[in-house]
Amino acid sequence: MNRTPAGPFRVIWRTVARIPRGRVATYGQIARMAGLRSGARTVGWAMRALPDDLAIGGRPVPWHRVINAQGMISPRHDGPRGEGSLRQAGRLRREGIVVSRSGRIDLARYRWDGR
DNA sequence: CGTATGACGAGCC
DNA sequence: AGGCTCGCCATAC
Repeated sequence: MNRTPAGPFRVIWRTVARIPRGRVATYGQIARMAGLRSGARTVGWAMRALPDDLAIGGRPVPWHRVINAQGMISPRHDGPRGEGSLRQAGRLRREGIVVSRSGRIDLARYRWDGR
C-alpha cells in the first residue's frame, strides 16, 4: 500500500512537513534538522522521490518550501525555467513569499528558524 | 558489486 | 562574482 521507501526519506519528509506556511528552509538545513548523517543531496533525492499525493499530518508535504543555500529555487533537469521550478515559484508567491524574476528568495527574511 | 548521477554545499581559485 | 572541484550518500543500472 504505502510505497514510501524506508530509510532517510521518511525522516526528511517529516521534517519538511514542519516548515510553516510563508517560510522556507534549505536542503542542508533540513538534513541537519532531521539529524541525518547523510547530507543535503539526500534531501534533494527525497524531494524528487516525493509522491505527489503523500500527506503527513493530514496535509501535503510542502516540498516547495525547500530551496538551496543560495536562496534560489534549485534547477531541475529541465533547467531554472522548467516546469517544476516555475511551479515552485508560483506556490511560494501564493503564500506571500517574494520571489525575484531570477528565482531568488531573501533567506534572511524567510528562512524558517526551526521553531 | 563498481560506476554514474544528482531538487546540495563548502572551499578555492 | 562566477566557475570548478570535491565530499557526501541514496539510487539506478
